[in-house]
Amino acid sequence: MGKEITARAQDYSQWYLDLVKKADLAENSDVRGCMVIKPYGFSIWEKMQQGLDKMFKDTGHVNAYFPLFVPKSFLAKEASHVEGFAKECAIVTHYRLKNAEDGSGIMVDPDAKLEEELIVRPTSETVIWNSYKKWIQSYRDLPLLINQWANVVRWEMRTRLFLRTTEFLWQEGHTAHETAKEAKDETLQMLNVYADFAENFMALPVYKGKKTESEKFPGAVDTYCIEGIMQDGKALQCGTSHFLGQNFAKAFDVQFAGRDGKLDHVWGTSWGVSTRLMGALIMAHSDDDGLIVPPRLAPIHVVIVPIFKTDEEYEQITKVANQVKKDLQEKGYSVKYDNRNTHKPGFKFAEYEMRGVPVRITIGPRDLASGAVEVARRDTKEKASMKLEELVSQIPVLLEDIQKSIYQKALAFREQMTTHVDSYDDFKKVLDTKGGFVLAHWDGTTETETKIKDETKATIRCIPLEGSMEKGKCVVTGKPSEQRVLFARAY
RNA sequence: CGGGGUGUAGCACAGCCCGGCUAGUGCGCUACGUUCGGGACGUAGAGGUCGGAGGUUCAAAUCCUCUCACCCCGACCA
Repeated sequence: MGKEITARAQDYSQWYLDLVKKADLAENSDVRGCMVIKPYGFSIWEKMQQGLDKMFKDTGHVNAYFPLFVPKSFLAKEASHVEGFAKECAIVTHYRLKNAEDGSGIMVDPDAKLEEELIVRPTSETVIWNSYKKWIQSYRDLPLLINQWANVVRWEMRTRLFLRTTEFLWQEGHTAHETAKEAKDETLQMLNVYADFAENFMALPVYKGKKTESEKFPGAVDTYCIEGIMQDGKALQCGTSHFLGQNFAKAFDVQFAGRDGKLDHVWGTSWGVSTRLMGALIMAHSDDDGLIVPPRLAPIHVVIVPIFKTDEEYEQITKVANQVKKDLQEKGYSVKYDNRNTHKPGFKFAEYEMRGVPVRITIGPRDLASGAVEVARRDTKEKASMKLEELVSQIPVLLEDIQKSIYQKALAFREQMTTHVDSYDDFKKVLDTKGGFVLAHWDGTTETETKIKDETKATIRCIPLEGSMEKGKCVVTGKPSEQRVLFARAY
């Protein structure tokens, strides 16, 4: 009672909000535009961090931490960068409060005005390149491969939990290299890391591609991205990787002595994913009963629910449950035995389904008698009977199967929702009736891109790096096109 | 920044137009009992300066003025 969520078919965005709340992932804070990530939601984010962090380390990166505050003068050094972020910066102007003279509370002390205002970082390129200037003198100092886990602030007008909040959590990698090629390779390497993560951990197939001139990161030479599709047919950018050229090196005068003894500016990259991935995870897989979490990101892999009436039954069941729990934990799985006596089994079933726990084991008197238990999988809601002695060997197999099956379902959906079109009429028709990704030819101009965006609300999500590269004619102007590009209405 | 809306118990809301006894309902919460293989039920409780300030009135959640806050819809963004 009172736990149901709005059906997807009825109101997708309400479904999303209900789910975030009922699955206990996050809630709106009284601080405008900011969210409170609740323990269960945060534990999923931690699993994401762990997976990504290992992949960063495995590719030679190290973690560090740079300041939250960016002096205004830093931000101003790279022209297109400052222009891109100027409209959404939070600014610290004072450093002290005092009691109001009329007794009405506290006020900003006008005498404590900062000499130079500090910007709360919307991203850290400038602060980091300011350090790199001091750290890099020679080609021997390169490459510099650093990542940081941090919060950033972008003063958005409209926010949605996880998808767009004023403050969000992310990681940002910032690297410096000796040659353009090395930096470009790094950019693509990290793009591939993100794509692997999305597919193997999040079970979310993504398209990899390059952003158009108008969609790229302010300050970058090239921006690459991974794009996923949500169940309502809208696209979501899930990660970006930028080739910065020498833009920040020049802005911050970061030069190194090369092997030939000559000075040159270093080549940079930056790349990031954020708590927006939580939004992607939710919208890609979940259903009207709640969250569906792929096992590799699930904070709890298996929940055991006891069913009992008497104390004797409870004791017998608990003995078995604790053994199962111990055995599975020894194999590296996270298991919860929910022995609360304050909630009924049916309530617990619904609760763990809402939270997307991949596997539920139910143990009751009947099971003790038969030596088998009921095992239910969250993704398909199928139930099966499994012999007690087989649990330890079969649960891992089941979890692996769930991981794959969630991915396969998402992949099939994406394939079904990716449409090739060859005329502007079809383009509009597909967007209005079916949605999803549209692969169409485009003449490569910003004018055409803008026209399409104004008329259809669809944007070029990316110029795909893979897939058929056949030439054709722009669906709007008929001018020649080198390859199809990926359009969609997006979050 | 434009347009629309809402502030009443922890949450969701009714009451307001047409002022009048002790401000209600559902969920949640507490206690006890019966329940327990798909979101239990009964009984008894706790919980409110009706967003704030001022005004009209014998009397204001309700009418008037001001103010604050938040939410939703449009142009920008991970």
